[in-house]
Amino acid sequence: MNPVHPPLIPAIRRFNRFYSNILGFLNQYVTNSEFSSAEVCVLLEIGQTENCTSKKLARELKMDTGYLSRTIKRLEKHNLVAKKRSEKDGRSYYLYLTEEGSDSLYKLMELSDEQIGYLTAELQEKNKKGLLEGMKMIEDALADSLLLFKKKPKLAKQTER
Amino acid sequence: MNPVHPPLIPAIRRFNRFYSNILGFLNQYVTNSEFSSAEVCVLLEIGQTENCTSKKLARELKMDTGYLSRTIKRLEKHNLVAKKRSEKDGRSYYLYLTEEGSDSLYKLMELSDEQIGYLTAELQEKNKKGLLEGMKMIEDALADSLLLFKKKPKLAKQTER
DNA sequence: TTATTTTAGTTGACTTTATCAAATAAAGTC
DNA sequence: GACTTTATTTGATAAAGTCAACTAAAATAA
Repeated sequence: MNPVHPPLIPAIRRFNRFYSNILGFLNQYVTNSEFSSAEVCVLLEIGQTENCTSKKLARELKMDTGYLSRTIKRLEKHNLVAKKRSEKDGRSYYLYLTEEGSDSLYKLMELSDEQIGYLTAELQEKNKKGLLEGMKMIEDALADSLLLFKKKPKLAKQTER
Repeated sequence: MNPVHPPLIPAIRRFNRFYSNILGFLNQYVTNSEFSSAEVCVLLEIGQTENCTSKKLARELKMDTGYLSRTIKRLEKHNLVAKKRSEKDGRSYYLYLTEEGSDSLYKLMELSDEQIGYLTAELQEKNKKGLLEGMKMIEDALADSLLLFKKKPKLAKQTER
């Protein structure tokens, strides 16, 4: 009793190729910016995380803590991020955006919007609607699966060559 | 006369975050393999390109020719790819998969399928259907935009810090 | 024809990005 | 108070990617 609808796997493969291109285009705002993509991720995440610490960032962004530490240090050096030692726990530091960091992030988001604008400007109303609906359908369909594998342990790197 | 439907930009942002996670999960087959992602891209592209040359690869994958050259060399060393000098044009070489390369690619695709399987195994029929439909809607909506920016010249890297 | 320019691919030198293990120092536990 | 765990940093290195110079073949023009 295999499904009747067209084979899912090739369709997903196809969509992945397609949407990776879209993402590549939309992320040009990062490439065109003065920041590395690690820096943008960190900036974004600090911007939207309450009582943000290095630990939280590492978990959320799945980033190596060493690499993260250096990335933060670079952002600090440019006065975009500052840290304040926790009073309850002297091992950890709260990270926040400085005024300047906030501005930079805001400008980045404007560029991102602009990029999305390029993508969608010429769309007819019916395509905009289709896009919205399509995104919603995918999110609804996969929401549970996403949760599932987020909980699963990460697979280990296998063979060495 | 701004659109009536919910704001497109935040919805796209949201979906991008969501689907990047999905892609991250689905691409674990690469991370878990013995190949670098550049190697996988090249292997895949050679596998599906007629009369494949380095030039074609570089254009299609937007890869630096130097990096590409070394990537191919590595694949050659492992007997996955071979080249044959063109008779009409001694500057270029046709690239093809060896038996072994073909096998490796096949195995990679099996792993990729498996990964997609993990994602979709638990989906109810109605969600599978929704997923398919959603993908189709997005592709239809954005097909033209994608063509458009694929033709546009690539933006240059801007300021130095 | 041969001199000049363009094209395909390679190589060397280098930068950026990322990983991993050891070190540091504060907290928590027995 | 000794031992362990936890948060973060640092050093050493590896992997990924970029760029310009180079080689050799083709195409073009004098």
